Amino acid sequence: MVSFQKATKIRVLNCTFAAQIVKRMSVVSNIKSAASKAINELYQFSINENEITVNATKPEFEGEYTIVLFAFIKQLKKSPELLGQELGRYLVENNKGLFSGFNVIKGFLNLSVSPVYWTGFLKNEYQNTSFGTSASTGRKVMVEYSSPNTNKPLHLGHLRNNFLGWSIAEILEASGNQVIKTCIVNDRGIHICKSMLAWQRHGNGATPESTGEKGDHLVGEYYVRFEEDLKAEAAIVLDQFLSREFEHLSEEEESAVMTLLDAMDHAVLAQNKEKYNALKSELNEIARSNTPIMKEAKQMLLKWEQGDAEVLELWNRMNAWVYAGFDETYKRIGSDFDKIYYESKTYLLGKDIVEEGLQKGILFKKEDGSVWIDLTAEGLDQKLVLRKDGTSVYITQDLGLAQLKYQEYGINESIYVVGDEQNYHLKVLELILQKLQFPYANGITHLSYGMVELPTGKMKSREGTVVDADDLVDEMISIAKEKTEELGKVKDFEEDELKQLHDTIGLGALKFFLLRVDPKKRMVFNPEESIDFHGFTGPFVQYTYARIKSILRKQQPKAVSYAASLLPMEKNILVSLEQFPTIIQEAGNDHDPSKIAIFVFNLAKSFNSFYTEHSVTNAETEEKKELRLQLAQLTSQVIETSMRLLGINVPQRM
RNA sequence: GGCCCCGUAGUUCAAUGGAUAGAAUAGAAGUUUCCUAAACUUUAGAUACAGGUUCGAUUCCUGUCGGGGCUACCA
Repeated sequence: MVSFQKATKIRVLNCTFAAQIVKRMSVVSNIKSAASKAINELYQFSINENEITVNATKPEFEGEYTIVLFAFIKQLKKSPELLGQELGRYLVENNKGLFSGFNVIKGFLNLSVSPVYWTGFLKNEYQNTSFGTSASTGRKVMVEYSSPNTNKPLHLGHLRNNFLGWSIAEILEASGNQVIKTCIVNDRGIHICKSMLAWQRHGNGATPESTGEKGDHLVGEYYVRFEEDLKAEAAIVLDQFLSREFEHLSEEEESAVMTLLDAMDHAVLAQNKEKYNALKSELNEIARSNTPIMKEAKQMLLKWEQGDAEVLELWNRMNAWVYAGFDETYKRIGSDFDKIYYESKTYLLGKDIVEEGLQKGILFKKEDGSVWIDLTAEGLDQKLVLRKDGTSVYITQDLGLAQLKYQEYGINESIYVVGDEQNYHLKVLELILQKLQFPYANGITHLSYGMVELPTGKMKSREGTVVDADDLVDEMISIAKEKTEELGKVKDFEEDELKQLHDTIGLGALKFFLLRVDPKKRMVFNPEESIDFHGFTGPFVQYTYARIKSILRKQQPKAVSYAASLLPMEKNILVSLEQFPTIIQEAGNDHDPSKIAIFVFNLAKSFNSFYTEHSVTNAETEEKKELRLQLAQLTSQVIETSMRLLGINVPQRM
């Protein structure tokens, strides 16, 4: 129940909020509200504003926005043509400042927005450096992204994650949220023990200093080295299995191996090669976990958990190398965090939540003591949340961390930027928290993104087809350098200016490429084509910005008045610019930076077409010049803000 | 086997159930005494297939075919 006092408070809040909206309402909302009012007054028919479809008018027709009439013709018992005429006439007559004309084609009412409206908008906003962004709403959002493992360097997939996470955090902040950027560093576990073990075996005391190698790369090399050793040892064990020699196998495993071997014999007799290979790879998995090296790695993990001084010392040392490497990469690509969680400190969390779940009867204990949740009613399976020995699994820690985040920050929303291969896992996390009725459960959102693939298919570390993040960034920057030198437009730049420009362009190209696609979708990264600086790319937008800046260095708007008359190309740009605040809101709501990338590209394209055709500084009249200077200024501002929201810098010259 | 996602120009991507499905790139043809040609202009080219719902379907539903992911007492 909402108390009276609370209800009143909410109403007051709504009023002031509404007042702000009216003040800065978009053209589209204005049109919807005017249309709803008109239909009400013309036909005494009440229609909700958000039931009215307003689209951008197709370029071949007169007007900027179009009301789709089909939806109401039944209820209003009018032909589309008649309804369009009546509604159009009424709208134009009763909203003089908004509409200047209309036409009806089939069921579409095309509306021309008055030039005065557009120029009024421009005059209001061209000096507004925060145009598009919203005032704080007091809402708190946490964005978890990046979350690396400390056993190997970052690769292309991590880049998509980092760029997405950083960008969505910026976008949410621009749309009025208080944002906390975070990551969970997976700094413990079997993966890092593998690197440690291989280093002990083969490292000969190698360090980043002694080898001159970046720390994360050095550690990654030993991870690969471990895999090589493991593969060799697994082959031997597998051969033993195939000749039916089983040493050191538990009874359970031995019988599993026997069963597999029998099944394989059957597959051979049946000449079913596919089945045989599947069984063999299953057998190989058992072989892998029974290699001496794997056993040693598991032993090391146990020692780590027991706090063995020697293991901890090595663990600290190698992790420190990795962090130094990561810091360098993060600094370069512009990732940062307000709060870093370490798995080594949080991996024991969540057990009390499991206990609470048991008491509430949400979770249940099996005979062997393991704890589960039954999600079959939700279309999922039964899911383990605590091992029979009482130790945590992945989801246990995540339950604990989710709670910790809420306790520490009191967040309204908690976004996880995690690849779509973990959709199931995140769904389970959300469901468990919901079933436990934790107050933060509904604020859990998974920003699920698709894998980055190569033209040759999926990246596979075992096959060495992984694109390393540092290498890729290096390559992008060096191509930016080559291209810049080739064009020779900035020969007067100082060395550090040049370096900065190459970084701006190279990273701009890379970030834009990875952010211009809907995050949910898988994407293909073609190393050759992606390095294009033409067309739908970061450098294209940066170049437009640099050229506008070049104009503004010659002349600045002087705030003199001008008549409200617009060329089609001028109007196109204004129509785009006016949509910017709406685009930011949409990108924030949908957790989708690609909306910004598409928008800013289209804006840049409109401006390029415009100023190829019309001169700004040599405009036909002084009035035109002022209008165009203001237009140029606001366009450059919106490009700059858009690119900032994508994590991309813009150069004054290039 | 079960669950989930995806099939759009040669290629990489767009399109709150709305008009003749948009871009970019590759292809063809052009533009520079004029604010940066990393630009601009013109041109050709696509909804996997079969049904259904609808005034209207790339979008929603069903099936077929094709691709991917998840389905660990791993993280």
